[in-house]
Amino acid sequence: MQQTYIRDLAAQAGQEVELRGWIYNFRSSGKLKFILLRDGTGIVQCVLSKKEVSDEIWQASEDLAQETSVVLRGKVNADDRAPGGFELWTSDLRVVGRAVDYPITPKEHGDAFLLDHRHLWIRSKRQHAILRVRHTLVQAIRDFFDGRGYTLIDAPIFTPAASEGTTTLFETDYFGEKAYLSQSGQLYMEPAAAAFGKVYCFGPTFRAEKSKTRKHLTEFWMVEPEVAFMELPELMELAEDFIVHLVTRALERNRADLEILERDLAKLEAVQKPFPRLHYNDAANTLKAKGVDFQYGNDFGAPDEEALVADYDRPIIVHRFPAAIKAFYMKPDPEDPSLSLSMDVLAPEGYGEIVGGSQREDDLEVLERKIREHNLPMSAFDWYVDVRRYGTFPHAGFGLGLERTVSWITGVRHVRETIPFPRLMHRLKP
RNA sequence: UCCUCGGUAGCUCAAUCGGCAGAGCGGGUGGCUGUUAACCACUAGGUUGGGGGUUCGAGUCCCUCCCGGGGAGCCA
Repeated sequence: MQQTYIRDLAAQAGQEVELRGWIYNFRSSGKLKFILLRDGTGIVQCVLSKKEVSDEIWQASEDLAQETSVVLRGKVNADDRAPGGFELWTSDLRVVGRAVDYPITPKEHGDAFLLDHRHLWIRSKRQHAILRVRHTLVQAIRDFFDGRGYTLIDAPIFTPAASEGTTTLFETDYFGEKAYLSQSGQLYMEPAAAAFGKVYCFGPTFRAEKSKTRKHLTEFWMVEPEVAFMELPELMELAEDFIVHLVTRALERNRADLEILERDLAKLEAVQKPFPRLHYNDAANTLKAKGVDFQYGNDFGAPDEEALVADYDRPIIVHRFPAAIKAFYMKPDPEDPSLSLSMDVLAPEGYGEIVGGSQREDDLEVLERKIREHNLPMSAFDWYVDVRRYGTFPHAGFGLGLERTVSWITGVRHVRETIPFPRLMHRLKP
């Protein structure tokens, strides 16, 4: 008999079906048993009556425990008493694999315990909902750029040098040579933009920072578009359209998951164009006016971000950060060379920076001077500066962090729940 | 790296002033034909993170090490 998935059960009312899955929970009242079956597409209640099945089957059902895998057959029945409105009136039950002492019980658990059991934790309802939203967003990211004529040009993971020189890199041995795990694909996107015009890369990136916060992972996914002949104002529009697209898609496809997560959907529905744009100088003044202890010229810390975002119901774009605190490849603002043509998008509700981007320095001499000023080895960047040597052009791009975006859209406070197997400072397993 | 909180049964936690180490869940046994994190009864389950010290007596106080959570810096 063909397997039916729980997701499709409503259309099968009155039919005989076969379900295959795992016991999510079960209750027994003597000669009547209620099994909650999970198959990855949903959860359904299956009823088992001693009167209506053979002794053999009844005996087999005595063996059930949480997460035992089973094949069940029976008739799909509409019943208001069943969660979801449908249940399976079980006629046949076969245990495929027993589960003894499944560690994650229907009661509460601590963070450390759950992270140690991440491989099992992803079976539970809440984690399942989060990871389904992540799946939707990954697809939406690709659809957005593919639909606008971008070419996917994936960047390498093994890289010979730091792209920014600021953050800490994971070092590995590469046949006797030092190699570093990529912390950004951006330097590779610039040559790619010269080749294809509109490009993006989307993959894992690695930061060896010893950060222990709910916004940090040592391995996370980032999508990085780069566009030839694009300047800062259009870049901000691109980021805005992109984010609206992501939120809209999640609302379209994952309403049920967002409800499981108790996300306030009104807050997501408010995410519409245009996003407020704040010049760095104005943002600094706003902080001063709010009495936040902030030094002009610095980057925003978490409390600064929260104070800035508090006045708005949608993401905000802060642009033209001081050049001194930004990467060497960012182009200075012609109106004030102490500032850079950079921008960050800050998510509402305190979820922090989800996008960082800039217009790139496109003048060969200026770029070479900046590499020297940052004490970076010119030899490592010869290929990179070739973009300016052979037909230079204005261009811009940004990076969006997938996990922070999932965290914001799902309303999950900690990014470690937004990636299937998080890599954290003190956690490499499972 | 710094600040801060914590480590007691498989899990989540409690244990008064330093005075017999306990509960719920999970496990086991039995009961229950409409349960919704079902319920009821019984039951097994402990080197209180490791080491050292104070004390008649330490889960509790002191020292030290280990492990983890939250946060900061930095960043997506």
